[in-house]
Amino acid sequence: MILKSVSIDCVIFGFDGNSLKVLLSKQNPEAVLKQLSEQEDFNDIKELYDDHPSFVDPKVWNVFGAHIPADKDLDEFARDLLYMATGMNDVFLKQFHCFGNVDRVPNNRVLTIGYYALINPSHYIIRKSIELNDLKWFNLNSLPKLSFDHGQIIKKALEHLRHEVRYQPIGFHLLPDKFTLTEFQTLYEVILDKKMDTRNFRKKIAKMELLIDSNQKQQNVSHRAAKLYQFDEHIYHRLKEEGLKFRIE
Amino acid sequence: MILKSVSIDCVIFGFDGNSLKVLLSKQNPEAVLKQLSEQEDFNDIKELYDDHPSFVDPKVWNVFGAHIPADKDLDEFARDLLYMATGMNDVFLKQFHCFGNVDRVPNNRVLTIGYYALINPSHYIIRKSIELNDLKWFNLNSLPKLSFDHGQIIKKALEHLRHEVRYQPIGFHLLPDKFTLTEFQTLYEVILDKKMDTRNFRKKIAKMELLIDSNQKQQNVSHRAAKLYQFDEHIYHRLKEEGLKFRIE
DNA sequence: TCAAAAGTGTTTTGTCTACACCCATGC
DNA sequence: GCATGGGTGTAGACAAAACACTTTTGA
Repeated sequence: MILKSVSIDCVIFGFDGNSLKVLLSKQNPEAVLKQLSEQEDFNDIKELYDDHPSFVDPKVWNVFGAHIPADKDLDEFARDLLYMATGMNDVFLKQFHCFGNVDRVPNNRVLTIGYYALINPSHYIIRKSIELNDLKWFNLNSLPKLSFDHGQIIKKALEHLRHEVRYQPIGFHLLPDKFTLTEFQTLYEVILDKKMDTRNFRKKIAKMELLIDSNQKQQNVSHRAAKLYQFDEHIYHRLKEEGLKFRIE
Repeated sequence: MILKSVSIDCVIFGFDGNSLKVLLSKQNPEAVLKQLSEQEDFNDIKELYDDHPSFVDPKVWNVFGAHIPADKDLDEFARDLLYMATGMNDVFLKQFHCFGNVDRVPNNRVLTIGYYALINPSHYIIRKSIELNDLKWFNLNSLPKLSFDHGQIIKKALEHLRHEVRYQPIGFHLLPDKFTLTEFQTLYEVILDKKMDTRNFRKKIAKMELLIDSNQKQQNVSHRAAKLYQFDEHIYHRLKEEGLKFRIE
């Protein structure tokens, strides 16, 4: 049993070192319908898919989403979705907004609860399941044709990310375990869309005492190798209790 | 037609000059059922009310909430709810979180989308409708017995308010049209639960150039009368375009 | 004239900004 | 030895924090 009038959409952000991307999918209508037809309430729910843009127009891409099973907690199901899409657990995932205009889905009344996830693409395992025809990272300034209000959902997710990243140290989730300060700065420059001063940025980070020096350096780079740092959850939690003043802007 | 599996709950905050309060209601089961029975899908929806705590236990209070009609936009219906509760339009209203654990409502799967509203109790007109047995402001540190997860909903609304109020000039919505700087400061002290220095606070506010001097003073106070200020939406919007740097903490 | 709250300035401390050069490494 | 990005310090401007007394008003 699923809830016909509520779905979850999960905007998956990734950072490849240069730009912020979003992971989108194309569904395979036959496979989706086949899978759904195994459910007892198939007759009830199939109408939800009749007019689905991505079943009608093969050019249309989607944010990962699905209707919520009646027996799944919201956050739990968002995690399941994310696992289906990326094969990853332990991902930063955050609910950001519920979209509920009457006309957001033609012919059906469906609210959708938006989550965004931050993942590091290098951890990411392609899990192109049978229900998906395609799965691809898109640059945020060159998005393809999208289903329903998925464009708005992505836009709003990005706004939330932009806000959140300034006050909470969540940017780390987009980076590899070990990263250089330049990568870290580039990430912030990309998300906040502004250039920052290297010296000032580093001073700020240093003062927070949020990173640990891994005592390693980059390998195989044709220039001076940069130190690799790690973000440590323990340090973060300790600082949080002491009233962490994290702010980058 | 209503959506059986989704409701809205609207946490209404008010400030009386001394403390932050929340407006709660007690429902009148007979009147609610009578009103519902006029709807075509009554048989479908009455089960939603069978075990409602406030129908079973007369001591239980509620955040204002209702199931969403199929033909109402989410934000629009949140406004309707607020109007039903307070008789006010033009109220600051913000969606903050969707609560969706399986067990949040016993025997039914109901998600609820949380909104919070900021109102100035002096504008507030009691509209104790027939469906309500009682309607009352409660102090946040002495809440009564509440339905379902309404305690958590209020707590989370308060967290969001606390965050929001620091970066956006929304505190004004809790004050009368004309207010003194002391009232303004007290409001922030109450919401953020910390004492602030009067001189520094006033300097900060003055620098923002967000308030206009109404050229009026308090009347009938047994001490030096304070100047009354106004918050002006126009100024706010102009400053916002210029990149308003509002921060109080 | 007293009580009660309004209103105001200065100093110190810390944070933010702007800015330019040397360092290490691979080719 | 050169190209490439890594890494560092200082001075000036600005904002935040700490702190105490005078003013106005009504009773």
